[in-house]
Amino acid sequence: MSIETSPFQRRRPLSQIELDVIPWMRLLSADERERAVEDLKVTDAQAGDFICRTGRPVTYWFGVIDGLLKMSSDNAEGQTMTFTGVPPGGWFGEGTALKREIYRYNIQALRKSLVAGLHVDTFHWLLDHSIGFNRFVMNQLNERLGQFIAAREIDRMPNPNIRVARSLAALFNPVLYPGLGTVLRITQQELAYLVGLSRQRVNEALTMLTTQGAIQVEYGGLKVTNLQALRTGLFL
DNA sequence: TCATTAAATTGTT
DNA sequence: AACAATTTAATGA
Repeated sequence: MSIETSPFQRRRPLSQIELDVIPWMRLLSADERERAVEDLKVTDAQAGDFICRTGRPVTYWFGVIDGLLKMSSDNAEGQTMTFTGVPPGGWFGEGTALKREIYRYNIQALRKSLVAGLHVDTFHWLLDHSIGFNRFVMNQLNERLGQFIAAREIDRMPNPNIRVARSLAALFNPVLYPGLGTVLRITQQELAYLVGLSRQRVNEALTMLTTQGAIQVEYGGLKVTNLQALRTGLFL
């Protein structure tokens, strides 16, 4: 089922648990929250599904309730560059939603995910009424800018271990993805797609990061024990 | 609820 | 890219 052809046709209210994943919800007043919840829609995305594509007009501001998405962009040479992954609690598209432009990147589900959408009109209404929401979006834009710059740097890193470490550190950005604890559900295959390396190489890097005490690998996920080490990459 | 089976994920070559 | 070992999810009694 493609999302772009029938966006959010299956509409249902979000459960309280799902609402708790949305970081900006607590910043709203009662009436603002009511309006937001009223408009929020969720949809399932299968692995490989595109949530939005470059060039499409913006209709929704998206957030991840559950699962994992990949944010990528196609450059002039036709190569695909992955900017970052989007874990639960992450929201994106605010830049284009603000200006009501077209999407500048692709968002693809790495695995079966639950994606929430807020219509641009409601997005703008919240901007006009809630200071807390404005602060959230501003923060979001600022952090995203930093992430894009970091993504370019990561892309030029010759050392695979450092690339994996930095990419992981980006995923654990506490500003963009609050609520995300120290554990992240991500398979080594998904991480490989994200970083642009083979799964074997990612596995090797993870093993190395484990011996450095930066992470602990689990079945179907990993736990970060030293985020600072991942960021700085002072190992090796 | 438990035991069995299938599927997914990991670690290694 | 392929393999076996391990973990989780699904199934059905």
